[in-house]
Amino acid sequence: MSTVTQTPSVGRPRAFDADDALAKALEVFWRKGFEGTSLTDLTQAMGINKPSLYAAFGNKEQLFLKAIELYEQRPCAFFYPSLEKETAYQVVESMLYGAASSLVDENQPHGCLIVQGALACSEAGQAIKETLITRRRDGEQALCERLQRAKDEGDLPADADPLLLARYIGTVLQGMAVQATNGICPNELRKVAELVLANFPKNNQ
Amino acid sequence: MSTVTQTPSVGRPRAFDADDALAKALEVFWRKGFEGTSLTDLTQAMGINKPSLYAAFGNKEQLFLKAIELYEQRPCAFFYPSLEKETAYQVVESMLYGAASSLVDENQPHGCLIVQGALACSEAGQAIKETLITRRRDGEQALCERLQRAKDEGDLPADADPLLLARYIGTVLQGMAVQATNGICPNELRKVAELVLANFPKNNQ
DNA sequence: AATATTATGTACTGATCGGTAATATATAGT
DNA sequence: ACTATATATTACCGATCAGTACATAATATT
Repeated sequence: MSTVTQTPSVGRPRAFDADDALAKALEVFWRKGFEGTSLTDLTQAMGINKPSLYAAFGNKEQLFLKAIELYEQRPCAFFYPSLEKETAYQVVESMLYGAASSLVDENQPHGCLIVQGALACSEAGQAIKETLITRRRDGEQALCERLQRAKDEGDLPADADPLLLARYIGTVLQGMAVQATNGICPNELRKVAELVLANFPKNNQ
Repeated sequence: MSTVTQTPSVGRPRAFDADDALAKALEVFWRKGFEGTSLTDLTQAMGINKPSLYAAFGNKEQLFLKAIELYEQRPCAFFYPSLEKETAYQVVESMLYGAASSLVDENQPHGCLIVQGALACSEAGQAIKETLITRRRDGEQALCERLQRAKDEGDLPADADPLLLARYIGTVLQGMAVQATNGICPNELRKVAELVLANFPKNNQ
């Protein structure tokens, strides 16, 4: 499940761990964005040379796609797991606090790869840019559906607007990602999350 | 006041309008970001060739700095003029509605140059990236001071936290800028602004 | 008309970009 | 040992990057 490419039993064995290499590539893309990252940056961080990279991952664009896949499924990703919480409030709470800690975590690049990976770029990056836009929309869509379910279950007020709420929370999370690149300190970001949460409907009234 | 460079009376006169050319450069940087914009992009949009660009504006980085200066001072910029409103609520209302219309204005690139100009980039773009971070912080700082004044004047509740409120509104505005690049439609963005505004303290209680 | 000054257009620079051809090397199966 | 297969290393590709040298052209001054 975690292997990036299946290693055949025949031929010279690969001298590097493809998952480790992908994790290194993710970190560079995260810091520098798709277009700001060069193949030299990648091969140096991954500890391999270009032909190995191309054999294992296709090209720069496909490597980036695999990196965002890893990004969204890595253990400390907070967005989608938050959807599993019991109540709408807890879902949003988990997302906001997850963002407040993850986006400024000192053990990883600040900010969000999905936001800063390719926000504005040249023609060469348009496909990646649109992929990231889709990922952002997908996240909001998933949150919207979760909030709709909460509304159906009486967990949100009857006059709540799940689509609007999801867009609002999505907007706040994306804004928090920008704040993280601004270098905001963790407790300041946390306070923003608390303020947002204070205005979010908690009980079913 | 509007001239970019003073044209001397001696020598061959410039064959282009420097302010017009800067406006064109701004539009390209806005769409593609600092690093996503090439000199070819710039010279084509500006209708001049490279030596003219370098003579008039220095280099790509200095041209970008002049572009963000123009960006923040152009007639339809909404942030700083909003600070002049009478009450804290009106200030924030003007900012949110200004963002909701300006960020998705069809007559200009979507989103915000200060946010998407260089959110993540290579080493070569670090100076620009930090310049933009400073601009974002300056904006929040100015809003904070305006809200503090409002609090002092009794225009905001006595327990209001101007710094936190400014950071929150800044976060929302930056998130709205990302939403704009996502291609959100204007009335959807407007509804997000209305929701934020509905939770902002309106009267002095 | 001659000169000084500045702008223009063309052609170029070295460096870096993403990507690959060619070759050597390491394994599995026979 | 031999073959097939797949990887690693080196060196390279054309294209593009930001920036500039150089010669020409247009103006003001004298």
